[in-house]
Amino acid sequence: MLSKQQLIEYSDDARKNYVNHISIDCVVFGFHEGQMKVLLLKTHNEEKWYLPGGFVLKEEPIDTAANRILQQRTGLDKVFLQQFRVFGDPDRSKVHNDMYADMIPKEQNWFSGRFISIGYYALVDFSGAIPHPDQFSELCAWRDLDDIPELQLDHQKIYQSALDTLRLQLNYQPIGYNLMPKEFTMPELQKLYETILGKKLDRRNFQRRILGFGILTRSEEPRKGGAHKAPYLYSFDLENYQHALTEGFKGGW
Amino acid sequence: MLSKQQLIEYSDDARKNYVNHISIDCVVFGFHEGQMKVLLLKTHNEEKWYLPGGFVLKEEPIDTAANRILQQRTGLDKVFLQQFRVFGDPDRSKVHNDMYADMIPKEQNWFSGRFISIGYYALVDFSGAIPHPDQFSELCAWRDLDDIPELQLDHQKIYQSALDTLRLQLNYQPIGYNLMPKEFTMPELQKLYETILGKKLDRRNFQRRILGFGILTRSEEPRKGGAHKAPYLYSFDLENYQHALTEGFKGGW
DNA sequence: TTATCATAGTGTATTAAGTACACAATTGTA
DNA sequence: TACAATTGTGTACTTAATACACTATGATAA
Repeated sequence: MLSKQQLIEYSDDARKNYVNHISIDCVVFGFHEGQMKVLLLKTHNEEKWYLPGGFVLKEEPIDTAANRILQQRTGLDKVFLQQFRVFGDPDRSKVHNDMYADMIPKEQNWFSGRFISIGYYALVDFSGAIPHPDQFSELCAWRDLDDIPELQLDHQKIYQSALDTLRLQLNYQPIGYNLMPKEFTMPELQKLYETILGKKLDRRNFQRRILGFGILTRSEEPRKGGAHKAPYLYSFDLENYQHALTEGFKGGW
Repeated sequence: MLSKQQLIEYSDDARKNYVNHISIDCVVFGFHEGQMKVLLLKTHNEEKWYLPGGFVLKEEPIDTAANRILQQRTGLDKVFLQQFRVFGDPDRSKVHNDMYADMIPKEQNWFSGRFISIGYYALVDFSGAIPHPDQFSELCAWRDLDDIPELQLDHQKIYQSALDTLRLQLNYQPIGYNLMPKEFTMPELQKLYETILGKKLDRRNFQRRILGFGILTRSEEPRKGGAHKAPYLYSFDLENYQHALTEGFKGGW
């Protein structure tokens, strides 16, 4: 056991030696016109884009912090938001540090430290989400999955990890409630899966499988007015959807 | 865009307002005599047990930190170790703060801050792991999954979350290489799965499924000497095992 | 007006995976 | 030498996954 004096020294050492910068970065997915999109920010004095991010307040739960940060930086509110991984390589924030180096005296520069970042991914209904940039950013824009520009820091890695997580979760969790409008057609939902997975699926097998999950309700009336045969409209059965979210689909063992 | 002066103020505010304490906590699973076990620590002046944990050094990758912390606190080295979740409720470290409150003057007490903890889980071969407590702890002991004592802080929650993660991963990843000795029998491996899942499995179906994964090699000679019919010995085919680890088992879509 | 095209809805045969269950072989012990 | 405990193996049944083809509707162009 340590003495009181040893403990005090230990505390002082800790302050000096341990990482003390935590950030949150959000990968925001939206779905529009058959394409999965990611929300990115940009300032005018930087070429590269970056993910909306920020810091956790001292008395704030991290999930609350993630929601607040997303709201402040993009204007998005009340979205599905979930942590998926921590990014903590020492060199991950080097560029970030340089960025502010000429702006703030070094001894005053809180940003010159080494950051550990908690990655969150968000799923939002594109049509209801009108993002707007905050005071730090000039641009706030949706970019197609297959047209992601070069990103700052390790944001490319964070984005890729979020996408991998999403793909894995397709296998044992329902998805779509937070990405689709209230009512949608089966081909539209299939497009969502295809754009996430990056490959084509068979219409008939997709429908059988999705319906087998029991999380969809079919409307009486099909969608009219469009060209071609009128498709049926579906909506999510929220009760079953929530149940599937917590329980997962195929138990495995 | 912000002015230089605004940026400096922003930096000062950040230092004051944002969380700046990060810890790592490890849930170490071991398997011995048909029972899954967790490694716990205890000091003599505290009743509750706790998970081995520590802090990340300023120039250290978090995975390296987790390995170092585990080594320092339990003597375990070169084990399978993986982050699974961040725990960041503001009240999660209250007890921790109180613990040191009478030992270190408040203004000097680095530990009185609010901590965000990265949860890691480890899988270790029990027979090769002889854990020993560090300078802070008095006891370092394996406890059966069904006999976990009361834990400090939110360590009960962290432990439960690690176990849930492990159970989920059974469905799409191989497991066992880090928990079993080099050679083992099929019933022994089945016991591992049963103790993780907390339920009985059918011998014949278990064997068919596990063998179907193609990650096991059967030895020529069965184990002799024991009572009853001599069981075959198996070992993991490392190449296929690694491949399954990265690729996963059943793709789903 | 009607043929055509694009899209939507539905069904069936085949294969693979999961589940339930029974009997034979080996080894130490009563 | 019969028995109990444990291990090895096989088979029928059910469910899920895959591959693939036809019919129906509505707008548009000949």
